[in-house]
Amino acid sequence: MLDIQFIRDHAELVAEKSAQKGYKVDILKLLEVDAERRDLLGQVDALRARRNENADKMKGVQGKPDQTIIDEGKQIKIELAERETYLNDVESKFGELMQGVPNVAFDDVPVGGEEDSTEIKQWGEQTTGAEDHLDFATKRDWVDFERGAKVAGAKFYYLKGDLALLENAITQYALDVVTKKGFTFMTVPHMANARISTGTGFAPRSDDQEDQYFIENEDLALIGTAEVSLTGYHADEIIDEDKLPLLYAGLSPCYRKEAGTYGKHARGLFRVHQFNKLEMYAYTTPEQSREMHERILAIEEEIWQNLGIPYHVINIASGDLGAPAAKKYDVEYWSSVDGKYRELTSCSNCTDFQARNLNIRVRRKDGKVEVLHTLNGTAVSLARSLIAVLEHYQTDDGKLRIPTVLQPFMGGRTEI
RNA sequence: GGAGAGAUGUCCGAGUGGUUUAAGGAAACGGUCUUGAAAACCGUCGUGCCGGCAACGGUACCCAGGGUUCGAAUCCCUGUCUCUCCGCCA
Repeated sequence: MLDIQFIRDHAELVAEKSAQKGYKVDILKLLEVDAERRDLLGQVDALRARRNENADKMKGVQGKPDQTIIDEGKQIKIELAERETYLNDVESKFGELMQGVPNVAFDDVPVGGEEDSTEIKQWGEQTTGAEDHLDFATKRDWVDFERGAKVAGAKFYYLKGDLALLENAITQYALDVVTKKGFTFMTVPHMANARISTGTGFAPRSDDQEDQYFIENEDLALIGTAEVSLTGYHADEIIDEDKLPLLYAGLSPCYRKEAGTYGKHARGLFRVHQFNKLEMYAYTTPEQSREMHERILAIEEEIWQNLGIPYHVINIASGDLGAPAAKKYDVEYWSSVDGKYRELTSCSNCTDFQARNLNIRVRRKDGKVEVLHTLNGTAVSLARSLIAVLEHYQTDDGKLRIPTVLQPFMGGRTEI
């Protein structure tokens, strides 16, 4: 969430920026509730001060206090209970309204919807004429969606044989790259509780636009990305400034219901309920985050260039950013089957939005404590990486060539 | 899953109803002393919220949420987590 002080000081800006993201936010209502909350807080504090005064009078005194103190205490207790109940209602209302305010997008984010995202870079050759990845892989018995459906339902699958080995090779390669860039490799919990999920920016259980799988009778959901586990990692912690930036790389399966997305491009491995992903994650000081965002993007580009996959980079428009991000880059690979770019990875600067939700702060050298910044970026999402390789490495004699950088992780084989 | 024990500040740790505004120690930071350092001594040393230009004042927080009481770190209930033992198990 945002800093309430920032909202008070920049009400119009927040209203405008929220609208540009497509969020309906009633800032006036929020400020009204905020004022009410502060007023009640003052009343409650005053009552508590009176109660404490009476308790102070008993210091060093044995036995029961005077009847007047008891009577006054009883009266304070009644008033306090009433005011506190009222305050609780107002606080939860306030919390709901705060929750509904998205992060403020940077000024260099294009305003508008999906079609307004701007291309900032192109790399590689826009080839055409490859065989569809699903047909290509199914013929070679590398993927089995039918049995996936039998066991778990539509959009679940088995990877088999050389393609499963190739997935492993891509993971190993990406791991090699990010660890050399200073990211600490981690495996993470595949489930997270509601506080961590919501704080990261994923809708709570009650929301009907649900993308999460929940565990019955537990306060747990399967993670949609390791970003959730990596954001929660430092929840409620204060990190010394000289330890930042902290760089982590989390490998995990990602579980997504993808409800309501069936109209979108969904063939084969492109949109599935479960896929593996290696996620980069950074905790930085507020002044480091913009540079770190560029750094994470550069690592993503390095991976795709070394894999020889043509791509472009887009600066995502405000309406497509989602609540937590202040700025987001997507890397889209060139599909030589569809003749267009398709989403492959993305990286976001969430500034202090997630960190404030989960109470993650930095202690400055001068002792001051403030909310830090978090960023995330995909190193590789495995299902989609496989599609990109399957489309770009088909040989004339029906084999799949192995990208050079992956060969060491495929036992030196050059094709499969 | 069953039984028992526990959870206090950056860390260790005292505290079973009212001189605790959380003792004491360690670490850290500043200073005195010293050629420099160590030691010693002195001082500073949690977080949030509200008010204030500020100094500062008020308030809350001793795992979390309820309860008892004029008054709760302390008593009661529930939950979470940790440890020990038992069971099960890759």
